[in-house]
Amino acid sequence: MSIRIVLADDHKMILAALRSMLEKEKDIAVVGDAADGAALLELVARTEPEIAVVDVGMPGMNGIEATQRLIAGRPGIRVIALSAYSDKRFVLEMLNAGAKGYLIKASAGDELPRAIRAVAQGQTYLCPEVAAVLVDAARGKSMLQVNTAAKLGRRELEVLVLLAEGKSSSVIAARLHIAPSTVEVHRRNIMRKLDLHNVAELTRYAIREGLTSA
Amino acid sequence: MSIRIVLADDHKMILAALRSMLEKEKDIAVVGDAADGAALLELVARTEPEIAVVDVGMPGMNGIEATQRLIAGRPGIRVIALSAYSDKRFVLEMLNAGAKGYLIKASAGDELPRAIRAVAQGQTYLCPEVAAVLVDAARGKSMLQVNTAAKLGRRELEVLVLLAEGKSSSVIAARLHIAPSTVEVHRRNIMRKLDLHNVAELTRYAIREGLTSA
DNA sequence: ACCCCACTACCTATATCCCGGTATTGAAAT
DNA sequence: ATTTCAATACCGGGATATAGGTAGTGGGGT
Repeated sequence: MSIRIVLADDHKMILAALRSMLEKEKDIAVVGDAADGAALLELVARTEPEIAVVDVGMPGMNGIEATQRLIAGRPGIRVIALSAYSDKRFVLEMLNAGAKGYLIKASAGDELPRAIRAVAQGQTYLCPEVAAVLVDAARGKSMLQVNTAAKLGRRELEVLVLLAEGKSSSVIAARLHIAPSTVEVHRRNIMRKLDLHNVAELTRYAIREGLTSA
Repeated sequence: MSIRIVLADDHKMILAALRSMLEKEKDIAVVGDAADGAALLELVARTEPEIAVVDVGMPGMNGIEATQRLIAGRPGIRVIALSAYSDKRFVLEMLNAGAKGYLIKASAGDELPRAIRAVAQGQTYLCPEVAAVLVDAARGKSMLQVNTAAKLGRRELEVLVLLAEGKSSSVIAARLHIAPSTVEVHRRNIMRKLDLHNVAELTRYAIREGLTSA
């Protein structure tokens, strides 16, 4: 039941070091390594790993392009980015390319195994420096929803979110421990206040306001 | 050399639970707690802690406003946000308010001490769920999946987009010059192929795939 | 040549949505 | 003190969505 991973980095010594470090972890199996993007694609096609640990700054096909192609060709695979620095553009592009984790090489030694386990479980793992970069990038991307909280009550907000998630009135009623008819009243009030007329518009509104993600 | 922290949460039981959990950590000293934002400000002024662990959803002055005031009045203090859910708006606003860490209450038990130590060292600590939210928020609108086109026919794609825009079957039928019953067949086939079961999920799918904007 | 599938169209049936009303309670605002 | 409104709950009814079946036509691929 070990996690099958592959490594990609243009520095052979780093590959060797990573491999020896990860071989101490019983639940992680390194099934191959590659020195550039093209070799990585071939390696992944052959070994079918769950996770690829990819250096961002490789010559030839870099980590970003390699990640895009990797995920396009094998949507199930999860990519952890490894980089020398937490450069903002690299971070954003790698994460947009679909990387689920991002570590810098200065991270503590036990962060890579921890990141691998977290990502294998479907979580997102960012090292502190990268988290700080993201926080910085997200600065100013809030503030848009004040009209929602102003117009809707707390309960109505809850109902709105659940409706936008595709739950039916009866399911929502069970979840909130209230009668289905009450859920429908909330729904109607929400629609009246926001001038929406069906679940699709309601869902789009919730996503637009950041109440739920797509 | 222990880290002096204060806790703020409107649920007394949670305060007690957090306190007893943190008192097991020798390098962390809980020097006070508060049940709302106003009490937190007074407490911080009196005890001068290094870190404040603040619940986002408190009555009266909520965690966001409390954090803003806290940092405005005492720039050295570091705030770790604690919240029931990883709601996108709360995350963005708390981090914009200056929080250095963000945990949800469903996090593993050892995450809070780890977050406290990381933040005490000037790092940023986000739990995986919040990291995922940030990644989502930072994602530019560049990606346009092709897997949709692979699974759906041309006509089905048109119907999907119109459904996601909130049009009813009959309206779509008129728009596409086909019978309403045909639209419904397309709708069912779309749902079957994509494993979706209502317009809300269908709308989210369309937005996620970039077929329409929120 | 054959089969698969997208597209077209219709029928039936149940569930859910959407809209209209009414009413009580408690909290907040004026 | 009065008003306003969120939150709770119910009734009725027409519209729509959801889910199943059948069936003909035309295009593309083995």
